[in-house]
Amino acid sequence: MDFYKRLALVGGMIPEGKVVSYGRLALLCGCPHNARQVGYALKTDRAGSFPAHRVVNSSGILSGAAAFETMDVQRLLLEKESVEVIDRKVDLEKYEWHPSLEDAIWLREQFRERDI
DNA sequence: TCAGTGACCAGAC
DNA sequence: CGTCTGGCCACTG
Repeated sequence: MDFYKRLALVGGMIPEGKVVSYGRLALLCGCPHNARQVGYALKTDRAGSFPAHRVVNSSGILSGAAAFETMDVQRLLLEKESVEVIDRKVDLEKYEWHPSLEDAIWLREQFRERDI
């Protein structure tokens, strides 16, 4: 299974009220150095439907830029899920998603498949 | 084939 | 806090 399909799969299991960093997503997809490709994938909509507002950088800072229609959309979406956004940033200690062992095992099985 | 480009990252100031 | 650097790598023209 290629990187973007993996990404779609992993993104689909980010729970409400949690966030992940680009780098961690890449890691969870089995491609530790592909953090930039995660951003690229979201920008170009290669990962299918994806809760892009739950993705922040490794410092917890919201992507800003032209990520969403207006600068505040990501913050509003997160706050709607009860994620505190303080000064354009979230507390990763509090809100970063760490997949359960079962999740990790399930993902590994899915990755083994050639197609989906 | 090749240089330029990122919704990134870690580390150094 | 902020800015810069080198590293990273798929994609694009």
